[in-house]
Amino acid sequence: MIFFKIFVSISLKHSAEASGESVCASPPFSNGFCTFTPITRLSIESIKGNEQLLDTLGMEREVRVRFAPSPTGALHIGGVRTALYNYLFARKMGGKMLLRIEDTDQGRFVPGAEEYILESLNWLGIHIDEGVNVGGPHAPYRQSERKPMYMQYAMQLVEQDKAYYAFDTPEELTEMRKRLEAAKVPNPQYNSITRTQMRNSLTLPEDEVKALLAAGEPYVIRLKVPRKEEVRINDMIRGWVMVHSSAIDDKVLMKSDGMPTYHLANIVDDHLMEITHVIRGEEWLPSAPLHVLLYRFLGWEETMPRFAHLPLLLKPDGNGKLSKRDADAGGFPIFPFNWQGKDEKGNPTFSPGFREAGYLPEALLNFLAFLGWNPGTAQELFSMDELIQAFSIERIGKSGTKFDIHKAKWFNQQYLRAKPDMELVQYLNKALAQHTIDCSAEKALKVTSLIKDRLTFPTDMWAEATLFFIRPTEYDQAVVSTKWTGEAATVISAYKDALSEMAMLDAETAKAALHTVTEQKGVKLGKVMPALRIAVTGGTSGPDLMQIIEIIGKDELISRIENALNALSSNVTS
RNA sequence: GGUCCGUUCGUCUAGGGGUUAGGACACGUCCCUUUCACGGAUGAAACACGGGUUCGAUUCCCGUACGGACUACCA
Repeated sequence: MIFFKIFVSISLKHSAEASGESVCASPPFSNGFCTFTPITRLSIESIKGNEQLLDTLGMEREVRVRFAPSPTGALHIGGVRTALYNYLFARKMGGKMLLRIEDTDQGRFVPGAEEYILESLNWLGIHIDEGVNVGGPHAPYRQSERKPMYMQYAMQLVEQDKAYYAFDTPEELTEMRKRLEAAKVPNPQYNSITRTQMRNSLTLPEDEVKALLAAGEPYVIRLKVPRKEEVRINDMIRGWVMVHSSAIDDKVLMKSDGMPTYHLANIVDDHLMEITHVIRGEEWLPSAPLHVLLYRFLGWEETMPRFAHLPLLLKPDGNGKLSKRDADAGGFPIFPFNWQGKDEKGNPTFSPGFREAGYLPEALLNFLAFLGWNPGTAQELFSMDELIQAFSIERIGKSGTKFDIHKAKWFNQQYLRAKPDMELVQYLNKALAQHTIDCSAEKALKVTSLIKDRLTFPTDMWAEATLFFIRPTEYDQAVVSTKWTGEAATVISAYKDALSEMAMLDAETAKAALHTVTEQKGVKLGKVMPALRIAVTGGTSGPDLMQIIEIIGKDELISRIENALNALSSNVTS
């Protein structure tokens, strides 16, 4: 129990500021100070089961996290969420957020993708402390520009017999896989067994290897994964995950084009950039043990970052990872803003974005934060600052999350409505300008406050406001046929006459006048109101009719009534 | 197929050995509004299954089922 209290006090100190205090793995714990004990394999073993303590040890260093996308196209919404969680964690812990571009696959590089990523993060208010756009002590932050750095680490592994050269051609590799499949080998892969039958520096005589290298024969460098070893990783979200090394294949570390693969580049860069926490998608969990092995072989296990593998974003219905296809089918965006891409055949494609669809960045952010995380309280609306305050990796869920656009819309509506009228009116002014309609600032503001509760997107504004600015030319037939009675027409006609004699017309006087007319004619108000709404707006829904009348004014009202009387005279039902 | 991960209302989730299993979105009904929307109230709606441990399991353990990810010289 004492143990836990100690942990709590330490973690509070650390979240408040970088206290500079060190923490050791074992009691006695004297007056809040002791020297840092490096985490060795042995100490990890002895600590196993006590994640809290490991967390404490991890806090020795300033928290540094990174978002490391590949510039292969528009930034997927799942990637945005990963970036968000990294950012929230960094800010919460008073640490740094880095942006690294993982462009080691030249074949999949897409021009403009990096700019897209940058603009997306910028739009959402996810600020980078170090990275391609802002620079920093570990520049460059683009892996293609770091190319010369990786080979030495691969060579270090080769020299220490942790990795080896492989000269197999793609054809030889497929043949090997076919052979293994035919032989019904349960786990066909390039591994500790099969490597003995392939063309590599483990099977070939040393002279021949040297000759091949000297001749410039293409080769890759593969990791020499141990045959029998239990590799374990303590994931911050999933706890201990153990994988037997026989399930891991001899992954390619350096490709024949001289570029590192993700696995090598990632570990080298995370180490060099002093990353303390790797927060990434669950699709990386299967290769996490491989990464642990790499840290160990490179001699970096003591400063290995902590891992947190995020649950995946799933299709709204059915099963599987959320894809662009699902978004298209569901009629919602999946990218932050519009993207002009190309399909496999090189034909131009268009993908709609949340921004253009009218989603507010703060609403999208709030929605995304709740996809897999929750604060454990009833509060749902969070500003970025509040998210930072409330965020913790412990409260991230384990299971995949279906993407429900309804909830995103709800968040948008909440944020839109919370905006002051003065700000919202800008959307209306824009629409008015587009339709070349002159309107006083006062009227625009009145209209805005009247319709703001009816909006989900700023683009709804014009649809809701049209009736204030454009006279109806068509009338909802379904309602006309039932509500536009001769009786109603008579009353409305009389109402028009009464109106023309009035000097002042506001919601109250308009209503009083209508009451007077209906009483004179002996007709109930309910018989007239629907018809009057049709005459004034052409439809059946909208804000309070008397408020509408006040805004459009007497002259416009009379014109509209006259138009309706003329247009609908032949439609009178009895 | 193999490895790993997961499973509470339709969806996002809270909770956790004894609860009327809570909230939000969506949906239904009612109220407000002589309309619609907003708002308010209310309803329907969930612990995947089978064993075990236990006085008691949705909660812990083991299986099964189902779902997902991974299984490239992609990341």
